[in-house]
Amino acid sequence: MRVSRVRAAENRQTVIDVASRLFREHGFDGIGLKDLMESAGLTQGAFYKQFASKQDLAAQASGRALETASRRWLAAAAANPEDPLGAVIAFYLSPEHCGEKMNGCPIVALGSDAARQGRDVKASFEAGIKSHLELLGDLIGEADGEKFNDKAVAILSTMVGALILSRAVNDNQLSKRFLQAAANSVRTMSAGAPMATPKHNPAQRKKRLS
Amino acid sequence: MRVSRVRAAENRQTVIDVASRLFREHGFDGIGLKDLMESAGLTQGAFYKQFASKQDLAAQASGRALETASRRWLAAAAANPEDPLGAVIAFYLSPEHCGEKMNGCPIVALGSDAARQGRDVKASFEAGIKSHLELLGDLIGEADGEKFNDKAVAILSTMVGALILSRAVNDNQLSKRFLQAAANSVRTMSAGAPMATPKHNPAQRKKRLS
DNA sequence: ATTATCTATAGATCTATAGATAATGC
DNA sequence: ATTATCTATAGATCTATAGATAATGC
Repeated sequence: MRVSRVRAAENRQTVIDVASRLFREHGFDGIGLKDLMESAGLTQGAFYKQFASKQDLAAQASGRALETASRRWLAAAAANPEDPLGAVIAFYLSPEHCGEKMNGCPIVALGSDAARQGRDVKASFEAGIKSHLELLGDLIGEADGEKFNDKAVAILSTMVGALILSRAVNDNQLSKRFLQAAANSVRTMSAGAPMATPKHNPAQRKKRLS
Repeated sequence: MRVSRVRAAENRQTVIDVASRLFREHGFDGIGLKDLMESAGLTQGAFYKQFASKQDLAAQASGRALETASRRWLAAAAANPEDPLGAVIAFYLSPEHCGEKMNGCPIVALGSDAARQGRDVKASFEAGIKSHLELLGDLIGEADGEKFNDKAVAILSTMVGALILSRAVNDNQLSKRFLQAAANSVRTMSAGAPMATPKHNPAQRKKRLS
């Protein structure tokens, strides 16, 4: 029954890969260790020689998912040097990505769940999110004084929010509306002047409420 | 043991209220019927006279949470007629809202989970999201040809995404960064010219990748 | 007579652990 | 000898149902 050290390490990677997809599909609480291990071709009993706890696997699977996602952004950008940001927008804010929870962006699939997890899962998300922000900052190519570009921070928020909203509704037309409006908005943001950072809110047109 | 029809109806509302908060705190899969019912002052056995299933309660609790959220947006806007959108931004993109999962925006707390639920839960989200979009459209006060204002759709995406991201990381400074960058971006969006809606992506500055 | 709630329980599933097994690694 | 995986199981929890109870509603 015992396998070689190399094979055990491969098994471990398989479990992490499988979990990174199944957690995205069902949520951290929506799938059990039995199903996770069997999807990786093992039995539940082998779990605790490889991982300290389900939380531990959740953190590692989150890390893996976010690394994969960062690589996908980079690949999309590199594949279209004419318009790298446009390429990222095109794949990220597409109906295909909206329909593909299991292999899609883990921030979208598990963002709400991550807020309820422990520090280790959040640490994985944080590292992946920072990596996304750095890549986006490069694509925009504007440096402001801060560590991360303010526009990149806003753009990531828009893209993540749009995909989450597009998945939370039944109405397919509304779903696409989120993707399209976000794509237009992100293009406008990236092309426009540096964002103002007013200390106080600018005066706003007064408006009667329904 | 039997209570009056009126009291039973009140109990039912209490369960929905309690569930709308506890689901936001723990996720749909993160809390059981026993804890939900006991938090409402009843026992688990009373559940199925009131609701068809846990899914049923999830849909009703989602509806309740989103209605409460819409009312909160409206109240914030109405309380500051000088700058209604600014008031919504101020409460929504605040560290306090970021820290208050249980009573905060249900799209943020349960958006990722909603994507995994059935049509009934998504229908509740859809109705609430449309209500948010209508209110935002009023605040922006620009009509385009579509049913929902394109800017409103992008702004809601940005606000929801920023709050989800701000809750998914440990780094408190990064967390606030999302809130601030989104606030600035939303103000810029709402003040700026109508968004372009190009059929093809505009040429983008060519950029070397790391 | 009806019924909202209670206690109790069925049957499934969950995380985690224990001990057996058989192949690796020394 | 060590150990990765297996089978088996403990103990808790989950959703849902069944039957008892006691107060309402007619």
